[in-house]
Amino acid sequence: MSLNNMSSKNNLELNPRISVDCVIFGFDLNQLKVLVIERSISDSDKQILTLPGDLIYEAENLEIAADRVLFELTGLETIFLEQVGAFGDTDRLNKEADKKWLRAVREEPEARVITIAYFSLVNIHEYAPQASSFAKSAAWIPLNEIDELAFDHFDILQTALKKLKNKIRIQPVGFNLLPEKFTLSQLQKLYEAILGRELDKRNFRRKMLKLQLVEMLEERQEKVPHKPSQYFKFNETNYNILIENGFDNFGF
Amino acid sequence: MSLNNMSSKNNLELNPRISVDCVIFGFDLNQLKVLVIERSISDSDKQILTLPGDLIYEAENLEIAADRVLFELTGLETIFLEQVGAFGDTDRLNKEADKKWLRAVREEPEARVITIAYFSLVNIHEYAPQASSFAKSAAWIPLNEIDELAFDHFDILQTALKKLKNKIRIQPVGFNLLPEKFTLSQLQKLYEAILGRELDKRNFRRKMLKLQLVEMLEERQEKVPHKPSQYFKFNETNYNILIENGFDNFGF
DNA sequence: TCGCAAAGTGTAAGTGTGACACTTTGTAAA
DNA sequence: TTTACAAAGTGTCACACTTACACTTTGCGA
Repeated sequence: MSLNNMSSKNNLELNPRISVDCVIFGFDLNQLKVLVIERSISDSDKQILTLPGDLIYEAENLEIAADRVLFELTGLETIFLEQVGAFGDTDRLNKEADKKWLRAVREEPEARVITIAYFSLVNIHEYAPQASSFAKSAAWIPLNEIDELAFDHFDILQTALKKLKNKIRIQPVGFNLLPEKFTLSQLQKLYEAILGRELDKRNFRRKMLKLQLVEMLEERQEKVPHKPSQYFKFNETNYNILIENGFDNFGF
Repeated sequence: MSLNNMSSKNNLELNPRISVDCVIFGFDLNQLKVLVIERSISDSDKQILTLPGDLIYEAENLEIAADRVLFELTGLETIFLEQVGAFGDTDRLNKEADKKWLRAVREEPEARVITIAYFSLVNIHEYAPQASSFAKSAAWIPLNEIDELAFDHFDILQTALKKLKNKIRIQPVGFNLLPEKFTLSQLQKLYEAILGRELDKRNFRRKMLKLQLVEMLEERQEKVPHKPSQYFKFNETNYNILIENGFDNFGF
């Protein structure tokens, strides 16, 4: 098939199924978590874990499809969503369990599938599981407890995490993962979870306060068995000013 | 169609054509250039410009397909190649000229196409145009002279450029665009072209020399009507040492 | 030999980063 | 009510990096 020939149909040409898969990050109990689907293989007790996803509709834009998956699963709209990339290597179905499960749900394991992956950051406390049978088997699993996923989903997860790491150096996207009000310690734990390393408390606070991305609230913690922390909220106005000035280096 | 039903075929389900498109960057005469294909619309003198691309073969991995397009077009192998992402909005064919051209080559303009875009960095002087009729209509166009491309290719180009900008802050990928030996001024011009802003000569040289990413050669320019410049080459050993130490901030 | 045009060079001020340890404060248990 | 606890909160110093800035050098060609 020659390069300038985009018109002829022939048997070399790919005719795959196209899906979206979503890596949905949440943050809870100082841990970064991912929303995964537990699927049972009919003839055993084993479960396989997958990322939530679906085939894309005919008249649907890619990002809309990802939005839809997210909404149908979490009840959340207009959340942070960014493309991770396309995945679809021919060896994506090299695990026996995957094939077995596909056979069980009457899919052909041989079919080529290309998936467009997205990652999103959600406030885990606004998570409102939907009624679909799909959502019923969804679970928040701590990132560091996931060491295997079906198909190429583990690869997708790794890539999404890498993107998130890079992103947070350039844009303070982490606030999407936190509730409206939060403590600076929570924020720091979040950064530590994403970056995968510990940060110095004083240096971290200095940086955040200097940039004026957080604003101190009147409110403070209550009933904690230690000195209560001030609550803060994200200052979007200051964030937008920074962005307009081309600021894109948060020094992590 | 419910979210947990990935098995049923129905008329909502997408069955698109899948292609790869490549944004091939080169650097020449202190300008960042892109390799585009000039396609004639049969019934007029107008040309439309597209990114080089092709449909993906049935048994072919995505990246392999991009490699193939690159090789068939440029004769180059094992070059820097990275995925930009998947593009395939339903309105990608909103320009009349695009539809006209597709009709002329017997494509249905209504067909949904999803394309996986890659960008690569090539040494423009090793570019060896191949014999295909495709390659014959290829041309290196300076980036800043491109203000329209067919389909969603302009969007793809912009996104690729953004990725390149980010990448060069983290990894000194620019050397892929230069010949073996180059002057520090060339290197600086390259960085300026990618970043879209001017850099201070002394500061730039200091940074590059301090990191020891470049190594001075014996050779110098000849027959230039001014003080001849030293030639340098990329020091891959030192680069690998930096990477192993987790260094990923080149301060741009 | 003179002019040109780009190469090449150093410093000082300011800003951000990383490392480091003790005091404060509210709760809950004794 | 006193006390122990556990996390919150706070300042400084040394160092590295960044930015801004102007003149001299060198080879070629007219």
